[in-house]
Amino acid sequence: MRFTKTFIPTVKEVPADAEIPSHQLMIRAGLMRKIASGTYAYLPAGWRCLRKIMQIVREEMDRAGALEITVPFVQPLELWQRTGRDVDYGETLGRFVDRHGRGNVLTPTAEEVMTHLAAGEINSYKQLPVNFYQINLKYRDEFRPRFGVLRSREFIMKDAYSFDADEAMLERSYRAMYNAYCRIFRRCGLAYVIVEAESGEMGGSGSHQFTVPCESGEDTIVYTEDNAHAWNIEKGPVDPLQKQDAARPVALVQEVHTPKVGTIDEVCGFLKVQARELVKTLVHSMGDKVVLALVRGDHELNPEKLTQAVGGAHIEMADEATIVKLTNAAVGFAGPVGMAEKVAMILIDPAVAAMAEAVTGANKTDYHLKHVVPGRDFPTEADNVRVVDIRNAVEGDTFDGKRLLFRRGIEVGQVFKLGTKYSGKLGAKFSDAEGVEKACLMGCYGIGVNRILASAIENGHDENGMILPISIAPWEVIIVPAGATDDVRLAAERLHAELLSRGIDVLLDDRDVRGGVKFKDADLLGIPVRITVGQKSLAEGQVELRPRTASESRRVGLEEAVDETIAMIKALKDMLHVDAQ
RNA sequence: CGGGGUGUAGCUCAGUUUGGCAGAGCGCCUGGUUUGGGACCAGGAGGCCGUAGGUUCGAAUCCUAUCACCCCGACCA
Repeated sequence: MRFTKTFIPTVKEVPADAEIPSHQLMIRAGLMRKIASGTYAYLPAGWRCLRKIMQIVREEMDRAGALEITVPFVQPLELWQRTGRDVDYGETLGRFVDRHGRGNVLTPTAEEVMTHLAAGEINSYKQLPVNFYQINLKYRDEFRPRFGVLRSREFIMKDAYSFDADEAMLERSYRAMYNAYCRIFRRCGLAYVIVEAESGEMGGSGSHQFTVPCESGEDTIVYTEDNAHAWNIEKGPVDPLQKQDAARPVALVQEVHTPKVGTIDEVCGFLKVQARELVKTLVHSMGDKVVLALVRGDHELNPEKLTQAVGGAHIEMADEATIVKLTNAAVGFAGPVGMAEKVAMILIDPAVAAMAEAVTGANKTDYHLKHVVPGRDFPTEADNVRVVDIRNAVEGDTFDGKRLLFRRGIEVGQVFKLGTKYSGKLGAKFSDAEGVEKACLMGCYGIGVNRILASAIENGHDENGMILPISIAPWEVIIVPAGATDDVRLAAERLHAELLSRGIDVLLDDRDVRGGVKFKDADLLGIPVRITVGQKSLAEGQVELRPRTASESRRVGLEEAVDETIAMIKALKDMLHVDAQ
């Protein structure tokens, strides 16, 4: 490929609306341009990167026995209503009504359609297992797209759905995907971490996330100090805190006047106490039922753990009217005392149960209670009261006695066991060997194609530009003729032609610009190998070879240049090699 | 959706406080000199100052509304 025949509009200035390195560099290197918030046009170089990633994904999915198909981007709303996910997804689900008045959704994921498809086609255990996948566009109406393609409204996702007859078969399908993902991310050159994840409302029984550690990531990974275990913060367990012994007998509950003091910070300031001495009473709605969640003032509720604690039901923060009706007080003054009879359920975090005494809301506007003792002043155990881990791990927590550490990461893939959540609702059933009809056991497996590129750049760049793994770089080699003589031009042309004929993905920078411009763009584009054809070295029958990661180039004879280049490419590829297994 | 910010040339931004000819750098076009790390000289093109309304002799600048984009927060296969 010739630079003058393709289209790579690089820019010197850092775009004003790009904050993180991958976003800035993808614009600067001419990989893509923004069209609207969270939507991007990919230009030739960027699209080449994505195509290479998709090809790796495709090869490994095929190798694992999954079958590539494609299902509609526009899907009937009715299917989503049947699983209830039109409600669960809420505003994030893009929808439109067509001219016939039919409801449609822009697919953010395809469990419904894939399961619906399987329901019509799969009848017998003899057809199982089967795993369908597709690589195509997804849409989510994100409340806040950001970080370039890390959180965009449109993105390319590989999504796969397995259908199995029993647990053992599902486990095999799951393992096959898990292994395929390891191979895919390794081949893409990503330093990934596998974390145990929460499957939340997906209704699963097992899930792993493939995460690339990096500062710009939106997910938090928790891991033990010995690196033996890692979790998404949504799932990260914590050891229960030790029950605090009261220094002296705790006084009886005392009501204190706290005018207009509704938030944790305000209460701390007003009563001169630490946040850790407070209990937050978070009122939730689960359908038409009210559920209280109690966490310590300095802790954060973990919505995923809460969902698990209520058996996977849809649960959300209650609106103001519900809170006022329940507590007879303004928002900010809810407390657990006397609530057990008034709500469907109270879930108490172990850290709260361990408190010797606490400050809580008084269920009375402008009043709080001091000296509230869990177990004495409100029950910690009853038919509808339970102590259960519902908070995020924080600095200082341990698991299994080991200190927990935290880092941020980008989720590039996730594998779920779904069980029968969708197959049950959408009728994906089969007859087993005994003629008994059963719902298929399902798994689903996603990979964010754009995120692979972005996370590779986040962890692969320097002050000059991107440093891409050779498997996903737009080209493997760039030839830079430095010098305006015919000799230089002809030597570069010859190298270009020879490398092409040897099947190498090569870009010849044939632009009529100064050498400096070409060097800058070659670095910016992150092409792994650069051949410089210069006047002086050429006069000595040599060209220069330099990997993007090296600061110095190496001279090689013109005649050996092609073989040396191919050897360098092979060495770079070998670093990403996975065994044939 | 709440809080904050920004909309002026293709890009990055001055100019807005205190109303008075539309600006700079980069990029682009032409010619020349250059040619190994984003060259130089000369000339040139390019803007309904986000949009709509208002105030005023006069509005990029003041007022009102509206839209877009960015950041922080609440959310998320």
